[in-house]
Amino acid sequence: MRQRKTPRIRQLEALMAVVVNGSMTAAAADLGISQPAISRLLSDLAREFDFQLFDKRDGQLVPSEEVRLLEPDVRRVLDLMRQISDVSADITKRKAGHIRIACLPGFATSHLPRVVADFLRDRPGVTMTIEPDRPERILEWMITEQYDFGITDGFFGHPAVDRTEVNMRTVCVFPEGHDLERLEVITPRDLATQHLIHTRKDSDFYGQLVRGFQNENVELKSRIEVRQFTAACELVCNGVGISVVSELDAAKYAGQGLLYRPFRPTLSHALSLVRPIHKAPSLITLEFMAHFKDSLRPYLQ
Amino acid sequence: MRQRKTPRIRQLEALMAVVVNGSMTAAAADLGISQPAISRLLSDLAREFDFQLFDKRDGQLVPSEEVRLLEPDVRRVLDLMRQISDVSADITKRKAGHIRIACLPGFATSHLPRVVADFLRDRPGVTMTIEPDRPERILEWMITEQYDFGITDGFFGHPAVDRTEVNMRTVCVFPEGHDLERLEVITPRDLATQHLIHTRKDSDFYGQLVRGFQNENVELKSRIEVRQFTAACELVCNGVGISVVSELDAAKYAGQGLLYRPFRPTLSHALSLVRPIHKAPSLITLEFMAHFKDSLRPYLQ
DNA sequence: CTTATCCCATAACATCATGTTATGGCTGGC
DNA sequence: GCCAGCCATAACATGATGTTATGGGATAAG
Repeated sequence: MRQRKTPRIRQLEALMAVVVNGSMTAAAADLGISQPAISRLLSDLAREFDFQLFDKRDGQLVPSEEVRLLEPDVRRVLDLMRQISDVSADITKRKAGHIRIACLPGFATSHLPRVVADFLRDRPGVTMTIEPDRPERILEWMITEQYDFGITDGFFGHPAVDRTEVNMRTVCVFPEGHDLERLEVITPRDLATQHLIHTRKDSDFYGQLVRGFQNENVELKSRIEVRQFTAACELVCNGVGISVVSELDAAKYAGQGLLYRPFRPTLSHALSLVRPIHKAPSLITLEFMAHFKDSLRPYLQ
Repeated sequence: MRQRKTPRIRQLEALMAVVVNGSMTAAAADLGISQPAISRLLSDLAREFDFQLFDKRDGQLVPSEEVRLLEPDVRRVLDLMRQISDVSADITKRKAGHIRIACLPGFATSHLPRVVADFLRDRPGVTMTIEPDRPERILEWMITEQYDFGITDGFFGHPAVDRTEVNMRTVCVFPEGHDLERLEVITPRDLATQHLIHTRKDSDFYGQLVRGFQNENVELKSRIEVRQFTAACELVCNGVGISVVSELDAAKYAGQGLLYRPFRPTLSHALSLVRPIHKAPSLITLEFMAHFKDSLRPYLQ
């Protein structure tokens, strides 16, 4: 048996227009085409369906039983077609899509939420997945292409990962009311008597910090080792000690019992913005990445 | 702003074929068309959507983020189109539709269920509404076109109602073991001493019965007046009396404590098969009406 | 009864959508 | 470097869908 032809969308549109308008002439005006066009679309459809589409009653065309039976499905198809075209338009206007982000835990709770909220405000069709984890996992997710975009640090490259490094400004943070408050700029010498809260001793950033102290012949009095700048800030707030952290994190805690000043020598904290290199990013992902980089601008070195 | 064009079904089919097959060449084979046809359908679609549809990975075409976002809707549309064409095919094969039937209460419980069951057996897409009520209501429903088909009696026509009259054979019914069992044919004279159960005294059928008795100078000993033949049969089964009813009803009760014989003179019980005259019947309604008339054939006068 | 009006159907034609075949370019594996 | 496989493009045929012109049938008014 020969392939059964499915009706054409245009025929279904004409059908519904006549159902709604009760006459072919009105339906034609409704669709903005000529009356003979409707007439033929429907006579073709009736021939393909092989049953009558309308009955004539007092000069009105009323849908036949058969058409009434098909009507719900036809409406659904036309609705869905409109929806597809709406969503596709939203996609090109960067207002629809899904973005999967992997980031350091510190970002998930401090900077990122504000950036995301701002980004989503006028993009109602966009959805996101945000997954905070350790740098090694973030790297893995990029390689396996399970996420679209990653925010990490202490990362030195991988052939399957595209990386943009941004150097963040760092500052010295101390509790409100502390003596350091009177200084404009803080140097290792100013911290000679202070207990320091710092990142892991095997981290690049700690290495820079130590060298800065050594150059001025100041001993670095280590007190607490943490993994995240946000944790350091929390401890500083609670008066446990002093720390040097990214200004991004410091700014978040400023006014919550913590103050900060520039630190010299300049230490660079490198943040890596990564994504799978072999996977073409969606338009909306590209746009979010640009948006995110913009959000870092005030804190760049 | 110019009218946004909805994509064409063919483009969506091509899109899904490539998503499924991972290559345009395979998709073309799948759809039974040439590779350049697919190629152009998709390049057109990509231009209309204004974003990339596929990424190339190890020689495979994998759907872009954007396509993945649209995929569920596209699948639904294609499914619905297939369903519309399936249902329309079922309609022409008289295997889909809805029929609203109004009938006398007696029919709803005795003859009709078997006919309907038989009719629906190999028409899985067909649904029915069966509404039993008094003849006046059935007439009203036909006039207001709320039902497609009606089964009634004692009806003499109305300009808005198309009517086919069928004359049903009538028989005399009596309990098993009754003396009448020995007769081949029963006449009023045989019923001279019997109490009769009969329809309402203002009914045409009762009038015929009375005339039959008068012609043979036999007194008709009325015992119970009922509205329906089925009620008469029930009473006869319970030994309350004798009755003359349509063979259609008698046959239903035969073997349930009731027997029947032909009655002379012949009385005609007219059944009216009606439908709204101004409303074009659906194909499936026409087919059911034919089926129903067939079912009456064994009991026609 | 005749006429005017309205609505639909048909015909003839233009244009776009969708198929074909022919062909050439790119890429990865040998 | 060459071949095989796959996609893109060109040139063309045909079907789908629009147009205008026109005619026929029903209905209401004269």
